Amino acid sequence: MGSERLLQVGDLAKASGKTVRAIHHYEEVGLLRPHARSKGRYRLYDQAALTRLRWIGKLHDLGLSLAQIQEIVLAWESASSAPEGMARIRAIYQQKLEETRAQIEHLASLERELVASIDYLDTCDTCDPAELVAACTDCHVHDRAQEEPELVAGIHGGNGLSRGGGVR
Amino acid sequence: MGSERLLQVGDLAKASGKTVRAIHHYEEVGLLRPHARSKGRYRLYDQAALTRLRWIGKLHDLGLSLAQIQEIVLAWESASSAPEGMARIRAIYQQKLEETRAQIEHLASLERELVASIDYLDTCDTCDPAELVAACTDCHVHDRAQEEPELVAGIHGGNGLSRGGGVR
DNA sequence: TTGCTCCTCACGTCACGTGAGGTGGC
DNA sequence: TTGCTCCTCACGTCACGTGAGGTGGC
Repeated sequence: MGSERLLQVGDLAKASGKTVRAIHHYEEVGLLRPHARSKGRYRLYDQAALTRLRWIGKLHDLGLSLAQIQEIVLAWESASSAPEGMARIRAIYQQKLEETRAQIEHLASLERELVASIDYLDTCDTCDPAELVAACTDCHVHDRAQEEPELVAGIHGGNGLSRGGGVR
Repeated sequence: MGSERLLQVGDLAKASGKTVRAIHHYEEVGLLRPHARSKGRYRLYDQAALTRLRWIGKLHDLGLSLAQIQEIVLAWESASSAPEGMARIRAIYQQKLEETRAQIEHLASLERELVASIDYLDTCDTCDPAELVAACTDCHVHDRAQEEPELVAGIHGGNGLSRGGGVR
C-alpha cells in the first residue's frame, strides 16, 4: 500500500512511451507533477503519474492541444460536485467522439484514394520504359474515361521545380 | 485553352480552403510557385496550382511533412523514365496506405474508449449531487467489477493542481 | 574513479499565425 | 480619394528536440 515503488523520469518515459523531454514539458505546462524529489533533486513518480501520462497521450492522439487538456483538468477541479464534474467531462468526450468519427471518415476517404491511385499507377508498367516523366502530362496509356486521381494529378500538376527545359 | 483565368492568392485560398499565409509558406519551401506576377507584383495562379494545393493538403492530412512532400516531388522529377517515376510514387503510396490503415485502427480504438467512457460516466448521474469531486477516487457508485476506463482514471489520476486542501 | 541518469538553461524546429508598415488595382 | 487586396519583413506559437555544462547515486 504505502510501499509503492517510485519511478525516476527515465523509468516513467520507458513505461509510457514518452520522452523525458515530453514529461518535463507536461510539467512545465502544469499537466503532471512528480510525487516527490530525491535528495539529488531527481523527480520521483508514483503509479498515478503513469495513468495520467497515458491519459494525456490518448487525448493528444485524439487531437486535443495540451492547453485543451489543461482546460479539462480545470473543468473537473472547479466542478462544485462530482456528478457535475463528470457531466462536464462527458460533454467534452461526446463532442470529441463526433469529431473523431469525422476524422476516421476523412482518413478512410483518403485511404480509398490511395487504393485507387495505386491501382491507377499499376497500369503504368505497360508504359514504354523509354518515356520521360514530362510525357505524363499527355499520357496515352490511360484513356480519357479513366479519370486521373487527384493524388496522381498533383505530382505533375504544379509548376514544380522544372528548370525551364523540357524534352528538347 | 490559352484563355485560362488566372487567380489571385486570395481566390486560390478560398478555392483550396488554405490560408494566404499557408500558400506563401508552400512557396517559401519550394512546393508551389505562381504562374506569373502582375505589374503590381501580385501572385497569379493557374488551375494547376489548385490541383497542386489539393494534393499537398491530402498528403499533409495523411501525415506527411512538407519536407517529405518535397521529397516525393524530387523523386518524381529525378526519375530517369516515366514508369520508374510512377513506380517510386507507387511505393511511397503503398507505404502510406499501411500507415493510414494503422492510424485509422488507432483512432477506432480510441473511439471505442470514448464510447465506453461516456457509457461509464452515464451512471454517474445516480451519484449523490452533494458529493465532491475528491470523493471520486473512492467511488461507491461503480462496483469493482466495472473497471474504470483509462480516459476517466486519468482525470483524477494525476497529482493535479490540488492546492493542498481537501474536503476539510 | 568511472559510468549512467539526472538536472537546468536555452536555442532550434516545423507549419504556419499574426501584426507592422507600405504599395497598388488580375 | 476610399477601400480592398496584395506585398515583404519579422516576431510569435505549439510541442517538443537537441545540445551545453554541471551535479549526483530512487
